[in-house]
Amino acid sequence: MAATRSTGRRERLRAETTAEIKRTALDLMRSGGPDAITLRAIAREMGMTANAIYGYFATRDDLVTALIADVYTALADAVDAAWAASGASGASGPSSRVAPAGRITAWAHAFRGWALANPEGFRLIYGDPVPGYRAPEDGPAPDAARRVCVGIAALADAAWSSTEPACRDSDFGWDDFDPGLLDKVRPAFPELPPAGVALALRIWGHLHGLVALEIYGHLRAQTSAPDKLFRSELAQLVRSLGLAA
Amino acid sequence: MAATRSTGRRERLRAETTAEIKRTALDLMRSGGPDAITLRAIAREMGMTANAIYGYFATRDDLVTALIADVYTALADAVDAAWAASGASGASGPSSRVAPAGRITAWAHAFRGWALANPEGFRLIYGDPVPGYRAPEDGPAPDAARRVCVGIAALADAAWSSTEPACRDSDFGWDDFDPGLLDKVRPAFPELPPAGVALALRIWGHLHGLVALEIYGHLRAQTSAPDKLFRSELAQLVRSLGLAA
DNA sequence: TGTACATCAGTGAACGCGCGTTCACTGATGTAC
DNA sequence: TGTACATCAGTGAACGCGCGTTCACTGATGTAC
Repeated sequence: MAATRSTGRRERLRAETTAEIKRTALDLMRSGGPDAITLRAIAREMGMTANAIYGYFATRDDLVTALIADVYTALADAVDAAWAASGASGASGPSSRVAPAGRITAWAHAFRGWALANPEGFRLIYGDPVPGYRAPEDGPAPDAARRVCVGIAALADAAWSSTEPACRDSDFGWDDFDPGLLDKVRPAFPELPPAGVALALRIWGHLHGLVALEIYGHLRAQTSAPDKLFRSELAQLVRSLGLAA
Repeated sequence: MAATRSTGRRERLRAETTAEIKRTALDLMRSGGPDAITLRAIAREMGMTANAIYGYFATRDDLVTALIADVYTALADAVDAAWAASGASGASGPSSRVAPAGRITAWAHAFRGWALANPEGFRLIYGDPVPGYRAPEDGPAPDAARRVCVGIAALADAAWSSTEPACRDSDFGWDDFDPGLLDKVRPAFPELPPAGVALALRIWGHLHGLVALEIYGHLRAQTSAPDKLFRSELAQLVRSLGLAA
């Protein structure tokens, strides 16, 4: 008992320190940009020596990889939760019966909300890479990336049958998509045709673009009400798909 | 005569070296990201010593500022040229009679084309800043920024009277915009109401977002035909504004 | 319960590196008489 | 046209800095008998 409890404590302390290192790294990035993530700066901030971090991460790149995985997972959790909640509140039946406009809106607001609350995380995932960082071969967060990807496809899938006809014909074929994308999307939504996947990409492009603009401060220079703009864009998107709000 | 010609040569050499420094800096950024812009790397590439550059730029930040100004101007030139050409080819009368859908399409393709041809320039202007770079107080390229801004407003202004009614009512008021933005837009288009400026922002958000996604490689992982996606998005945008293509 | 040993988080000094920037200089190019 | 001087692009050595990473170590915490 005592032995296990003691071991547990060591492990707990270790986990806490690991978490603090990551938190400090993100804090530094928030105030100083991606190039502020240095082992020495993190250690300085935590009152340690730089090489103490080597007890937790073999290398600086390993730390960045862990950071990206964490952040990506948090994003996936946020948007998945919004999807689930929009399904629950809409109707009690299966998800395909829930009003797709509401799902898109909920997902979009969750995405934007997460990005605004974690701008450094957004930059870490979608912006310029950390200087000198080399991602491991299979990418740092394959599962979270898959979840976000499938989440967007789910929006398109839910909306597909209700969209107005003009949205449904596109010149996209299966071979216009990345095989990796199809590996993620097709098993989850076997009924969705190429034009449906193209629709997912359009929704994604729309939302990501708008949020990126805001996170990088290019909207702040132009409007003091970016949330109005976002709502307005979103309404137009839903409307252009022919979905009732 | 001989004297002036000689002086001219010195000046020409100087201008050429200045241009080569900038070109080399952009080349480095293209291959190594924003953090590859270092005086030593540029000098190395040019076969000079690093401090030779101090003969041309007082400081590294001055160089970056000049770089941004150049690049921004090139972008402004590209989209302004597309605007002018779309006006000339559309009809022979005043620009307000030219089909606005064509103008938006032309502008958008010019913007995307420039960005794809100069991805490092796009990142320099719209992406994460160069590590450690501090922009001068009034921004590095006020005039070019103004031109791009007015260009987008011109698209909205040209489209305004033809848009479908739903586009014309928005909850934006004059006080929702940045004063700097209004200073640029209002003198050029005194007739454009707040909802028209909001429309300009929507168009801008749409196009910028899509192009940023492509430049940063987030589209490449999903489709092998990003130009199809762009065309399709553009068609939907024009359609959602109620403009005939 | 007490003692001997193993584990392991963190230290402190050092390495080699690339950076921006300064300094005193050299040598070629252009200028004035 | 020839000579004395000014200009000025570029050199080479040096500065102080922060970085990632390595090394041999210390001292506290946990383990086994």
